[in-house]
Amino acid sequence: MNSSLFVYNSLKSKKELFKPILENNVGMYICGPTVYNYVHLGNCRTFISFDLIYRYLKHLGYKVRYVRNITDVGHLENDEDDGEDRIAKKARIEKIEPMEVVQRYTVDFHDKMDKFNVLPPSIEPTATGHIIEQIELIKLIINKGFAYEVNGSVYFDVLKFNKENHYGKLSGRKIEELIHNTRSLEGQNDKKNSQDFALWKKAEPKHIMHWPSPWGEGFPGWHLECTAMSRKYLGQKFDIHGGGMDLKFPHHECEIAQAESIENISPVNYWLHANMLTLNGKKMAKSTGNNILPDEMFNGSNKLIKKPFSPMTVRFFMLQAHYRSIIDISQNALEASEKGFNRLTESLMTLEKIKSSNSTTYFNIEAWKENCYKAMNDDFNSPVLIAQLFNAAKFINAVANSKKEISKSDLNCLKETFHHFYFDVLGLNNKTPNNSINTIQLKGVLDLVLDLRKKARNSKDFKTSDLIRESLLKLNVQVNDSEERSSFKIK
RNA sequence: GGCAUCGUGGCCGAGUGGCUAGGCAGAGCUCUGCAAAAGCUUGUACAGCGGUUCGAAUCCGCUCGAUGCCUCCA
Repeated sequence: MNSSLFVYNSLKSKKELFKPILENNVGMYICGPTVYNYVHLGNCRTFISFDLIYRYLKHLGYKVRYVRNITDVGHLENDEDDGEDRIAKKARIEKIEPMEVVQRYTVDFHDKMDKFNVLPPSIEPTATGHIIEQIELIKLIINKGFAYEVNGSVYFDVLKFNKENHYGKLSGRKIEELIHNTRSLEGQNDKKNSQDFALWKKAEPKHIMHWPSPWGEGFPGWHLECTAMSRKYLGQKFDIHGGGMDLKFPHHECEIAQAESIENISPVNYWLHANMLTLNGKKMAKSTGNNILPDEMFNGSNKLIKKPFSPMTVRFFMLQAHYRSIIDISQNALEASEKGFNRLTESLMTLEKIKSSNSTTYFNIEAWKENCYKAMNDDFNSPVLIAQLFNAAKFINAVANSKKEISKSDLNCLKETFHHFYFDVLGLNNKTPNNSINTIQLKGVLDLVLDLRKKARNSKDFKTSDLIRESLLKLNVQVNDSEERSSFKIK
């Protein structure tokens, strides 16, 4: 499919035609999680958003190198000198090794990504695995004169950088305003200016994680790892850099400054930012406690929801909003999505059963297919794509009810396109677990019960037939009566 | 306080100068012993006030409100 994909570039604040540096190849870097705690639903939304983008780029035929890091060191509680590394803090509190913290929450992260059917990235580098690269980068920046060493730590000189470059171009900030508006600091740190950020931090005696460097024992700064790893795997300049909206400033701004201080090349062509998931109208964040964990969603153990929701329902719910919009999670919204998702999935199964005719009536398959691509080509507009799938579902049902007809070639096209978008692009699937009951036996028993119910109905013993029906419903088995015979569906 | 984004029907959520978004709920219908399930049909809208325009939910201005960032956050 010859498509013109438009993406919203945060750097330019507008949609732009997507043109990769190397034809048919895409280099994409997404800021991954800091593994100091269980991944919450808000984190998941970001990775589901970029999963959609990754999947669609692949669907269009691009060879994508997707790099998503794991931050396992360097992420401080705050930017002051007494700021403690998040991983080290957790390790201290739980009296375990920092790498045990990292391992536990990395495993959790991967498990959740798998449950949400998020594809693994091509490369998933860790910050601790790239200490040497980060030290080399700091040396380069010092040599260029944009970083200075104080007391075993190295800081990036933002004011100096800003003399010939624009620090703030991504987030739309002006350095003068930053200076005036930065909240007052106690001034007990080593920085020349409060806007400066750490490239390397001296390890205090209490700090568990540290590595040797030309400036003494320490650990790398958070902003630096992404620059080091993106350069290593994608080069000085690559196509897409993404992350959560909240990383725009200062994290991504600092990344730009680091890269540009080295060779004055804008490191990224397209900056993409996924918006927040809110809970009770507020941003979900580990630090404030306003969050909900995926597992609480799946087993309904959080008091904010009345019933469990499957990972695919939650994924579908998220994809029904555009990735650049804020979405607020709520019981009502999830229930609506769940029902809609089930209906869409039903129509997918109906699609497998319908028979073709000589011609197609009242539905232009080619135009529909084009609309699906049009939606996704417009900055990955998954809600509009889903609306298109619902339009197709309506048509599929009409064909199944013999109200409309479809030609053989159109049926093939409809099936292929529907499958591509449902499974490959939206990444929906329906792996319903089989609760360890032998389904063949279960089906046999249920068929027998329905047989007995039919006998009761034939002899007008509705008391018995209704009892069977209601008892089965209590077990989440839905009896569907039709003219020919009754069938069942496990809810 | 500064910067930014946003305010769409009962709920969620697209769109963005004239052309049905879609989902859920509600209502009606089909089917049925009665239901359920399923399918079909369907109403209600663009925060407020001005302005630009033949025409604005869409552009501009102001007001009000919400959120995000400015300190770590996906």
